[in-house]
Amino acid sequence: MNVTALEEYGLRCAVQLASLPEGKTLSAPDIAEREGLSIEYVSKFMLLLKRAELVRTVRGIKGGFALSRQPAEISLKEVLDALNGRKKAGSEFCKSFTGKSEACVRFGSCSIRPFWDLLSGYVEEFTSRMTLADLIRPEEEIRDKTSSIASDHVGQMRNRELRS
Amino acid sequence: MNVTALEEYGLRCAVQLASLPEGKTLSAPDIAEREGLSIEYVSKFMLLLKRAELVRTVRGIKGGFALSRQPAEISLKEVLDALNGRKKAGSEFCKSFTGKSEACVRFGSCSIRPFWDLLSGYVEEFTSRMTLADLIRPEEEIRDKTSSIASDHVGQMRNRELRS
DNA sequence: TTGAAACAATACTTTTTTGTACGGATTTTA
DNA sequence: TAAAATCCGTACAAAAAAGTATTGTTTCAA
Repeated sequence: MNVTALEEYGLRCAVQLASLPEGKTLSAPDIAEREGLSIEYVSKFMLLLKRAELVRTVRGIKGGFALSRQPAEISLKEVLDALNGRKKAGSEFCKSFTGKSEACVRFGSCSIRPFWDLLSGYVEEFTSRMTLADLIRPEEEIRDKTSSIASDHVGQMRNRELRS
Repeated sequence: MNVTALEEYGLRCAVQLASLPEGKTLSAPDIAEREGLSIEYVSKFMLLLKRAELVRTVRGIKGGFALSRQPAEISLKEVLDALNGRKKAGSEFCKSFTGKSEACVRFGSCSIRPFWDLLSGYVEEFTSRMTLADLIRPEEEIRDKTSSIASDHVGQMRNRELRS
């Protein structure tokens, strides 16, 4: 379980836009300069973010990129999904199975699937509730928010237990 | 953030061994058969698990693999780490930076690093406290344990807040 | 003692990911 | 209107991951 390059660098570029004054844009060369990446590589991320409609663009000289919504209205999950192109996480593996068998071997009782599901469920919730606005605040301020997310997650799991 | 093939399939093979009666071994062909994977591929996983000393082997005809410890004494983190060969997670990215800059551009205030750190911290805790024994129990029984892990995690984060 | 079945290890092929290059379209500005 | 700077898009190259093949070593059992 690891972070892809697209996720890492794409998110950084998005954060650059988030820290921009309202109405301003930032060009690919500018972003590349600030993040120490190549212009071409940055352009690749931005195209993905644009296609996901998270970013708007201004063409021509003096053009550039800006977020299409307020930083606080864009979850990190949206950004990461845009960059990842919908990746198989957790139990999605069961479908994209590489083995010879027609489907996953474990039908009745599979405890690996729910394990990945629970883990990726937490990750999804975490990234859904964190926004770009959270990432342009000083480091210390993040902990409060993450703490409350984890706390809620426990509550939800307890509810699920009761229902089942 | 996604699960690698080695993690997924390697873990499945480990679970096969975990569900084995004490003292028994399972051969690579057997495991391959049960999981619908090629024998060669299974051998690759098992070699990694053996090198991490999570698995002991018996050579020769009638040989095979078995866990070197009790399933309850082997955390999923150990298994996943053995399969992953120590992967850069979260803020490790700062070191293995691909950009032109000598180091990560963000020195003073970086809120992306602590974001990944918090997320991967939870993942680590989750996988550290789940064991192979947990994965050979029926699906439903897992929730109790995961719930308490998440609960503890919140507690730890709150403590960290207090200390800082 | 010899053959079969298993682990051990490495090398190889294929696929995916990562990162670059380049030609075309758009808009500003001189 | 023409040059310059930008976005747009695809094609390409390099590296890593995924998966296969092969050869060697060990052990059991006939």
